[in-house]
Amino acid sequence: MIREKLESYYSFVFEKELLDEIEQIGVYKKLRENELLVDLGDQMKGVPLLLEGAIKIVREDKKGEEILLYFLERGDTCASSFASAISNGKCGIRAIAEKESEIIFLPKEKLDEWLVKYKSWRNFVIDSYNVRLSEMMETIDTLAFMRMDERLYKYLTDKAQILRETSLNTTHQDIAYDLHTSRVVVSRLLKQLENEGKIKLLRNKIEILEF
Amino acid sequence: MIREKLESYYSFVFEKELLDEIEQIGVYKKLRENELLVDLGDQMKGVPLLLEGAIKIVREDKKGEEILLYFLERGDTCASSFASAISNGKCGIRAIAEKESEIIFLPKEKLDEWLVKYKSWRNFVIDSYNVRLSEMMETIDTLAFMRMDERLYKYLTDKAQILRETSLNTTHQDIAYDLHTSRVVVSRLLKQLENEGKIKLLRNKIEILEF
DNA sequence: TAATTTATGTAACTAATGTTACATAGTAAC
DNA sequence: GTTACTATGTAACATTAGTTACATAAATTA
Repeated sequence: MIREKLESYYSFVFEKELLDEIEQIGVYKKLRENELLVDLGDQMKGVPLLLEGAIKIVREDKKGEEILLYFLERGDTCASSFASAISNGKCGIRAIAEKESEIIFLPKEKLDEWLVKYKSWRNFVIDSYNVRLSEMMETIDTLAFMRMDERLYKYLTDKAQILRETSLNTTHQDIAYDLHTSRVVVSRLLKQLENEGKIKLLRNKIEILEF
Repeated sequence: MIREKLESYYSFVFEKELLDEIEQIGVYKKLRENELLVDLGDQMKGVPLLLEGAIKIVREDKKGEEILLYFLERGDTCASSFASAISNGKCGIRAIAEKESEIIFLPKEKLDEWLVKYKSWRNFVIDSYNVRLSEMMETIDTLAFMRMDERLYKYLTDKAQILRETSLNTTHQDIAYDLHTSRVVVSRLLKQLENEGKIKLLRNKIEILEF
């Protein structure tokens, strides 16, 4: 079962020998919706490979204010964990399963060894860093160049795409946390989007009518 | 001369054999102040190692709006270049020498080879990515959690530290570009900082009185 | 030195975002 | 069913940031 999922998402990424090693050594774990995978300040003992589901990566500053950084999808790994695992440093982010997810946890001892042994692993690691860097760039673009109404609409459509659904089960307050604004502002702008015919508002639910 | 600088900043980072290779293969280049090192959409043929000086990394979106991401100092390399060089992709940033700087340019052919051959190179690359990720995090924190007056003061003190000077030769308009706001806003907030006794304003110059 | 360009200062106004306060409507708990 | 809680809607106001417009001063050029 695990081998199947590994094969289906990673067989074009990793060479066969590496897939074998991962299957042998990796620890499979299932995450419930909203389960905390990594918390702020955690010292990672390895990195998670995402087999299925979606993970939300959130940044939090000292004052406890938070903001959504990006989502991980299957095939992704958490570059911050990699950083933390390799350097024995703390992790500056929080990772929460956005829906039921499956991961394979790779122990940090192997991370460097594999860099030498497998070209596919080197590519994967470098690639993951690059993808993460560009996600961060996109987040920065969003923060620096977009107004809150645009950010909100982008948030809704992005999230719907990640979850592969056209309606989201969420509250205005939750959205406010992710965008680092207030519930009142979110309600106001959501209503505006509804009036523009882009979404439909229900209790605990938002239907997206236009992508 | 080059060997000296390489030794002085990188001898604890790279093993001797790698230093030898870098000296042999790397292309030394001197950058004038404000010289463009990397432009948006460039396809990098290698990565620069910064020996001396300071490089400003700027993000620009499609509409030509820009914002400062961070500065590189000696000992740093440009992770975005690495990304671009390895993957043959385009570079999403612009890099400009903030003052006269010296770099060694490493051709991309060697980048992967060295990952296999030298543990110190693997560490350096991973480390560079990690440092860049945390710089990006800091930029995100700044954008998401700070008001413009705080961002401005942080900008001034950060830049002074990077340049190792207590006064900056710059105009209000230049600052406005870096912070992605308008000149009038910058002038207003600078005046406020001056009234608080934190800085002193002169033509083309800002003295920082309080760090 | 006069003319022009560049940099700064500031007022007045607009727009965007954040805050406080309260009303109402579902939903869950008792 | 009554009560309590949670989510949403909205008005009124405060603050922050962005814009337009113009004045003045310093530096550069003719």
